[in-house]
Amino acid sequence: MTPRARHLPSEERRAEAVEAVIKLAASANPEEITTSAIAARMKLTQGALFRHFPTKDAIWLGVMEWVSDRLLARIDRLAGAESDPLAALEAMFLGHVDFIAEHPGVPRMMAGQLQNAGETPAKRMARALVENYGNRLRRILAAARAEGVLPPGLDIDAAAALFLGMIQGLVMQNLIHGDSARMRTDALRVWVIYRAGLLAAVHTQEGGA
Amino acid sequence: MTPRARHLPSEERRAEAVEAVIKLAASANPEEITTSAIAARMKLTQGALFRHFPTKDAIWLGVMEWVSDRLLARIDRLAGAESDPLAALEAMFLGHVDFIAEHPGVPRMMAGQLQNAGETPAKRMARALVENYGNRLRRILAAARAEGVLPPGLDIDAAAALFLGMIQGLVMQNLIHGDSARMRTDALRVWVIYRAGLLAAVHTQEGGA
DNA sequence: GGTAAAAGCAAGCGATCAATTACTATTTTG
DNA sequence: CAAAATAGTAATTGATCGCTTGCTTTTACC
Repeated sequence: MTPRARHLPSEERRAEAVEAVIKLAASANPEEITTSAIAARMKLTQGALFRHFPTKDAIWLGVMEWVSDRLLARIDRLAGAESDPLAALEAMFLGHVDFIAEHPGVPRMMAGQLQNAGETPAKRMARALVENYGNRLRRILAAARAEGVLPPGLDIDAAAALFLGMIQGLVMQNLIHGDSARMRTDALRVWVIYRAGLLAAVHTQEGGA
Repeated sequence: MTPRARHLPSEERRAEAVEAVIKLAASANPEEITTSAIAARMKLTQGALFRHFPTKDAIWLGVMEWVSDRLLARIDRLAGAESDPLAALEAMFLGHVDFIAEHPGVPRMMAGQLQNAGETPAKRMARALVENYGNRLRRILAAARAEGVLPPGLDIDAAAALFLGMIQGLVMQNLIHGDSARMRTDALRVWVIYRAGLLAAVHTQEGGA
């Protein structure tokens, strides 16, 4: 009568655990995701988790790797499909927003990792993701400026920071309204202003105080 | 020989506790701020804290009230001192950035409260702060549009969302670089782009699908 | 100046969590 | 097919946390 649960190889269980964390983070504070909760969602006992991960932070590291791989792959694919750098930037932006809409827990997890006190591997991975993302942004922005699509005096670093902030703002709105569907239309509306800012930016460089 | 610590009235202790939390949050994950840590910073025993607060969330509520009062008062003062609505907006923005630079733990605490699962009083207060802040933003933006300082078709809600995102982005940059002094110069650079976006925004409203 | 209220300490309770242990069940493999 | 390796369970450990309790010290007040 007992269902006699199958034993799965460790690698599959690790993937399951990562997926479980992503799903759990969609509706719970990441700090409150316990090993028991992860195990329960995998239909395992809590102790069994530690057959596949040496420590809880190793699970978080796996999660951050998952996020990094998927997000960077997606934005690279979307940006690569556009020839116009501004269109590439917009595709990156909307792709990122979609990614967050599909996995609402991701920004929460990222923030949670980044503000952890110690220097855990998972935190390093999160920081690396932000840096890689920023590098891609700056590369495209610089290309657009070089092509003359964006004004020559455009402050690339500030533009990249604002790009990331735009996403952060949408996440916060989403956190308050809880309406995930609304995020995409909001994204388009915010993009209009951001785009105009890039194109019209007056360059402090030359007109300083 | 014993220093014979003075007994302070409850009200002062409550203020001390709030201050202790703000200070602690500057260098620690808010979730890790235990009642023991708060008490230690006040040079009290952990149990004594509960003479002044019925529960830990009451402490958080006090902290969120502190933040709400101080932040709103500051931006109201700064915005009120300007006659030009765009200058008022910039003053609000820089004032907010300064506030965060003075109290680096504040955004972390806000985010932490907002993503808490339950419906605690402290969470309600945090949400109310964001709403009040947004209302002020939209009011000034609408006034600027009415005065003709900003284009008539400007998307007020999107502009307000981007304003908040701009701050979130700076916070995230600060979280990664850890350089609090740099935040203000970054803020000015980002503001240039945002301002240009407001002034130049093409209005989707009329050109819609 | 004596007394009650307020504020403090020290200790500990119950709950929770990550990680371990001892043992059993299932796969893999020579 | 037997034996080793792998994956699982159930129970437990040690640490930590929010909060309470019993008792002492300080402050406020008539």
